[in-house]
Amino acid sequence: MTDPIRVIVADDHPVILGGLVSMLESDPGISVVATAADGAALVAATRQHACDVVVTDLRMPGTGGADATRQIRRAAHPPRVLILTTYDSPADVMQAVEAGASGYLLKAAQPREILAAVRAVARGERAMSPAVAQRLSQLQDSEQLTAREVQVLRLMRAGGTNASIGAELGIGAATVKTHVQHIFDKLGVRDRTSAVATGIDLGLLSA
Amino acid sequence: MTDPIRVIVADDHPVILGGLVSMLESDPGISVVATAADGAALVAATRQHACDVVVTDLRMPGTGGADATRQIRRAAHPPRVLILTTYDSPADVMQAVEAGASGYLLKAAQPREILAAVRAVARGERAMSPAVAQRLSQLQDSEQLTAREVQVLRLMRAGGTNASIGAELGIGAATVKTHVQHIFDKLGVRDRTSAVATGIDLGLLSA
DNA sequence: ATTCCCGTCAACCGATCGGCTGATCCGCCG
DNA sequence: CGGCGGATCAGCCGATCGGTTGACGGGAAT
Repeated sequence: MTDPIRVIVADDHPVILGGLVSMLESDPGISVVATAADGAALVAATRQHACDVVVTDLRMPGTGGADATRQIRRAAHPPRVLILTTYDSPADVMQAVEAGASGYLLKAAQPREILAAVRAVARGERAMSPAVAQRLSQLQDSEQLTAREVQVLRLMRAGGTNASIGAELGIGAATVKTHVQHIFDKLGVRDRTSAVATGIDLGLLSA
Repeated sequence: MTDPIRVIVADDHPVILGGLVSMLESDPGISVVATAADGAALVAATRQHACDVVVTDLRMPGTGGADATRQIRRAAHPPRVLILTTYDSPADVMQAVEAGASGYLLKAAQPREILAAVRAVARGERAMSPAVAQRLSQLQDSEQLTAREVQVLRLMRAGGTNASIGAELGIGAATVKTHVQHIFDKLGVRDRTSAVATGIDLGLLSA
């Protein structure tokens, strides 16, 4: 029998944090060494407590899970990070993976799936639920929008015309039209209304 | 000291269900008599166990929390229902209140808020977090859409033109234009793109 | 150094939208 | 019975969109 896996847990919902801790503690091979209610507290906790795995929510007040992951992974011997969240919008998943997360699970997962994932990432493996992987592929199919295009898409959601969007961004209406066309191509739609709808669906606009 | 408040808890996420139960049980004035993982099991549980308060999520596989609430409230001496969910879309809240819920809290709430709410609804009072009440007023401001208008809004989200929407619904394009105008008036927007965006925001399209 | 992508702008044209006014029919409620 | 709201349809007009093609400059990559 080896030493237990040392885990730090972060979630801004006290109820969920409590449920997670007691669930993890019920496994004799896992030991929760600290908890946090937001990203900043999580980063601080990883500096004060040696641990193998961090289990964290993504959407938290102040510093989010993605930023926290980035900071944690910069350490000398960083722990693995397992994202455990409610949402599976492709943009969220992408952000987490780019930040250096080793796994991405949904809170709908069964306890034994979560425990298995914690052990897997502790071993250095990756853990991603099939549903999440599928959502991620959606985003990869529709190649990513550039920062400028996301800006335009945001203003489209607000109901701006090409001219008013141009005024807002300090560029010409013709340029906005070009961006809009590129957005259509990348999202596979033919009009601004469904562009905004799919943008929201992919999580490009909610964050 | 009176008898403890008998509570039945329902949530499809095992982690959250566990956290809720242990949190509620930590209060000596509250006793959890049963749990359920979906609406159907919840309704069955209320028939097998006498209880004062039901604490339930809204979005669950199969029978959702709103339908379950409706069925529970039809009983002779129905328990009060406290909705505890992640989402605060006005349409969700409205649905729950119409179904007969006595309270609506967000999972982000602090444990003592939740405990206070359980005690409040057990006494017959209503419990609604300020944030939720505010969101609800949003929906009341923008008067409700008719069933037909919601149909049209759904097809607008898919990117349909007035003509194609008319073909889909078996009505003329002119009629669709009228519906669209009414939707604009009710939602306070001037174009279909922001109509769809606010429709999604109000939860009129996600359900 | 050349290529590729991004962002910028231009002109043209048909299709569609958004705003307006007004009309008919039906069911419900008082 | 009369009124009210929902659903249906019509025509008109300017504004805007969506599609297309082409162009220029800058930065990053190879």
